[in-house]
Amino acid sequence: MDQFFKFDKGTYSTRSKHLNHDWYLTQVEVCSNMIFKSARFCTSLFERLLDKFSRVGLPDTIARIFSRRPCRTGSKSFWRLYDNNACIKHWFRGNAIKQYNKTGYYIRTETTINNPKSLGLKKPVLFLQACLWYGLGCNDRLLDCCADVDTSTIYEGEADPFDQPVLDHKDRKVTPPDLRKERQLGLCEELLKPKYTVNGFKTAELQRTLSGLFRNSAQIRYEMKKLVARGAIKKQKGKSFYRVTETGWKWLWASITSKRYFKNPVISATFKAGPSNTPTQPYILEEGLGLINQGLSQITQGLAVNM
DNA sequence: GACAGCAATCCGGAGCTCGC
DNA sequence: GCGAGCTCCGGATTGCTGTC
Repeated sequence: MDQFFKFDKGTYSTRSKHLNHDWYLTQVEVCSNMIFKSARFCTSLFERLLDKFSRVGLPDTIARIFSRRPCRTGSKSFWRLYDNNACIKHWFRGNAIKQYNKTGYYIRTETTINNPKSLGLKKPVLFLQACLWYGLGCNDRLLDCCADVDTSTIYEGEADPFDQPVLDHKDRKVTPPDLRKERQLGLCEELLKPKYTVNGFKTAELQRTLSGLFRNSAQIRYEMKKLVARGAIKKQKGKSFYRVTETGWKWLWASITSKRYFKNPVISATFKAGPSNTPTQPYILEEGLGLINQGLSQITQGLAVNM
């Protein structure tokens, strides 16, 4: 046990050598995240889930989510607001499962285990992994239940102009920006720099800064045209200066943040050894997941031996 | 003179056909 | 069934012209 936890006060241990520490789980939280490319779709879907599946908290249903027998007491549901986002939470025998819209870009489903005994689990810390699998099972069952949504009915607004071709003022088709391309991503990141907010920018200025990505100003104009056609950039009348519009700021921030932290997940960004290869080499992620599980098993086994 | 706009052209990928 | 070759379409580039 000492190899994992130590209680020291200066150089002296506060624990008598005749005593042992036993470790127990007070609360275990297991969450599953569904990440969305579009904040609008994510929000609309979550609103539909709140509306359609508010009765999940009924005793019989919630018992099925937790894979236990129905219990007439201890089942209740709450709706709350966190940072103006709704959160629905269902209680079952002192345990809970909640679902909320996190940052507008992902829906988090989270099982909280406070009373493991009622779920056939135990409190000693060596049951940590069992709690993990149990929590994942609860999350999956709730998500399976919520999967019964016709997504075509959710997105009732007009199509996102940044995702498909639009027509310019002469009815010519302008292709959508594609931030998977290094050149377009570089341009968008450059446009977000504060130095352009005061006086705007010229293509020549961008060409000097982005000389590694663009060979000439025509290439920059071509990419800027995609943003101009969508109202993300506006040209100042009679001048060769452009400015990023409010719409443009919102889209640029959302898209670049989404690409950095969601489309290229943090786990692949952390391990620098070829993050760009991971999409074509899924075995690397699987190996990583295997190592995590292996480590978790070793910790719980070690705890069991030393307890 | 510098820059933006526009049309022509180039290029590459997807889909289809045909022969082996 | 598979691969080579052809066609088409849409995105990207280039070069000329107009405007400030």
